[in-house]
Amino acid sequence: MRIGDDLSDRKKAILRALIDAHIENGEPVGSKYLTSCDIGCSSATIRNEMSELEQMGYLEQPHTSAGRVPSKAGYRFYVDSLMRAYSLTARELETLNNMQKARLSQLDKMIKAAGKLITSMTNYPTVSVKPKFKDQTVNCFKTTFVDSRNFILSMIMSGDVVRSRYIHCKIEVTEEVLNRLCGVLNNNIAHKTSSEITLPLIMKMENDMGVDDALISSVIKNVYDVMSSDDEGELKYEGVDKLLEYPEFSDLGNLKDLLSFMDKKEQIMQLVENDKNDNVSIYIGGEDSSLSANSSIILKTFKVDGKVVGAIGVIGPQRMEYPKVVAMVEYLAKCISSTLEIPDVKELRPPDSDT
Amino acid sequence: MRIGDDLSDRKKAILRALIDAHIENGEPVGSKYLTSCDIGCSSATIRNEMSELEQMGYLEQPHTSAGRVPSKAGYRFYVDSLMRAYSLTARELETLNNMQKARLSQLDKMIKAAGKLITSMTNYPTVSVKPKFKDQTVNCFKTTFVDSRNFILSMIMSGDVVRSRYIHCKIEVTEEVLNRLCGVLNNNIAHKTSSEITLPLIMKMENDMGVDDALISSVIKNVYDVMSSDDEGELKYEGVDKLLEYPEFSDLGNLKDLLSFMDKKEQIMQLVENDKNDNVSIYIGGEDSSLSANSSIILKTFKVDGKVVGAIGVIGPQRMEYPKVVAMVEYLAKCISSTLEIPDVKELRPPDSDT
DNA sequence: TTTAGCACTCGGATAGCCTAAGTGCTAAAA
DNA sequence: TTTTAGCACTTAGGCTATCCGAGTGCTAAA
Repeated sequence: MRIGDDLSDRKKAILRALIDAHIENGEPVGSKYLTSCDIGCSSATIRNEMSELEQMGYLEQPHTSAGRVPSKAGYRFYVDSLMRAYSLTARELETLNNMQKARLSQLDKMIKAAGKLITSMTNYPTVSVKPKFKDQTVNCFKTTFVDSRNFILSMIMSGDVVRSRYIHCKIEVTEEVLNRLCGVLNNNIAHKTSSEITLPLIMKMENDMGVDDALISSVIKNVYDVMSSDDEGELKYEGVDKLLEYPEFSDLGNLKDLLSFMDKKEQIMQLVENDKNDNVSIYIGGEDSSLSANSSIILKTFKVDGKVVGAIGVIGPQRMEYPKVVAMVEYLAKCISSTLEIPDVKELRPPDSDT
Repeated sequence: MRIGDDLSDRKKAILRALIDAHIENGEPVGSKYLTSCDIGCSSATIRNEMSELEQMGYLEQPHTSAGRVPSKAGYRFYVDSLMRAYSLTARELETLNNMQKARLSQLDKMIKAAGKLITSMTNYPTVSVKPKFKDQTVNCFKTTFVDSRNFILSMIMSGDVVRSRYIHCKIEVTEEVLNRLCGVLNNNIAHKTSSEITLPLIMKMENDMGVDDALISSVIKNVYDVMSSDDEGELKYEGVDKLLEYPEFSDLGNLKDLLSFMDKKEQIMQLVENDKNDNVSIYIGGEDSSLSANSSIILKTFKVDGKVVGAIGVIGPQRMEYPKVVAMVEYLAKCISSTLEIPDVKELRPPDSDT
């Protein structure tokens, strides 16, 4: 049985109205207020229903004579089945469409731009992510002769991402030597993950290179560097200061919890990498482990060939304006995704840089 | 006359002791406490001196019957001439030396590692920066043939940083065509800044390429992209949550000020880029415009060929443990700089990535 | 010139009181 | 059987009054 299936329509209406109201003003909601919400019954009835909803775990009472507040389960049910889709206003759409300007540029810039935009439009902080690529392989090596002491090693990774290194040699090299080097690399370690590059393999390559075996070690170091560039991906926040505008974070404890969580970049990266959802995901703090209670994250990942290559998201108090935020994130994500799908001149960028 | 020259030795001693004490516990310091600080006179005398120091602008009084607190000018004089050098303990040195492990890796990783380290050792947030490169030029173009529809364009920038793009062509290309393309690019736009690449120049290049003129436009787009990659540099914070451990930031107004400042990345980038100081710089909030009052920044930049290529810094309350933080930043900066100076295989990374 | 003593000031903590909001329960009404 | 009205009860938060301590400035003596 799905969560919330045990609720009567009236209970659902009450729950929805209550959560909407709580999101609006952040304070516990009482039965009296709810009578003005088209439920169609008196405060006493609503009290009874609320009391039951509390027993069922959808509501909580901060203290005896306060109104009710949604519990994690309440929020969960709300975002899963209760909330009404928010339809963007013409004005909002226009703003969002300016985003298209960034279309010309690369994924990470678009993600960044999207983050800024959402922050300014929703007043919640955003997070933009480009996750680390694990177990990358080099599909093809290319060398380019510069002069007798220098050459460029270009590595074509999966997804036609190119990573290059400018390599300065201690010995003199010729184009012929470089071509041999290139062949050796392609024959031995193309399509291999870093853990498959073993010492015997390296020895074999040095052997293959003959007198120029000294090249291998300095090249291998660079290859390894590029492959295992676990470069944490990029994770950026925009508008963290907005958090302070929400009363739940004037409690320094709560604030610290959330900031600490945000500081643990690996955790968020994991969240992103494990997000198999094709739609917008909503994480509610305290529901599952890591995320700090009192806060929620709305996240949309971008995938290329089924692999997560980035994400944008919104971090805010648990009483976020889910419908609106979801609508915006969805819209921008669609814009970004569409540019990902039709690469003419390929422009995917690796998560980090080269030399 | 330099700031602080008008102070007697006793005044200096009092000022130093007062600031040390204030940094320690964050509360206004009274005359009575200072008698225990080896000043060698009674609280009454100290009171008189403090009164004068206040008139001179080095101290402030939050209210009539509180102790004194250093003013901006007080802090400025303190960090400039008063504070005692902090000598790192053996234990601290050991921890810092672990840093050397990162030596193998690249600048940005070292910077990041240094940030983490300082945060954990000082309990202040750190900021790590790689500024944007402005007005980059491509010193040399290289093309690498992949197949009849694809090639790699490698651009060697100043500092032997290589940036590559995997380019997919709409027309078929041969190695010969690519070589011509390469020549055209090198003849016309090597060593030029993006603003020097004018439309007539592009027309000329298209002309030079003859029948393959279609290549130019798609290549130019990539070149422009790389050159003007104003990619904001990377600016990352570590341990922002630590701020909350300092009482000055339990005032939400102060906290918001600082967080807003931290959010305005351009401002900090400017600070970094304009930092001509070869030593550690100390910025005291409220002293000069941008930085939020109540906070200070300690910053050390890294330069290559006189150009700022990165920085690490510490952000904290104005009553920071300057001597200790300065010592640590200085030490780590030295470690990082030393690896910057002896590049064997060149490994400088561009501020961002390639395709 | 320094010190001791003393009256004065003011912020912060504590306690007590009151109010408003909201609840649960019971009994009447539909 | 379900809904409503009424009422007693609970409790957080705001308000005021009060007290205490820390620290000052001033004056007079050393």
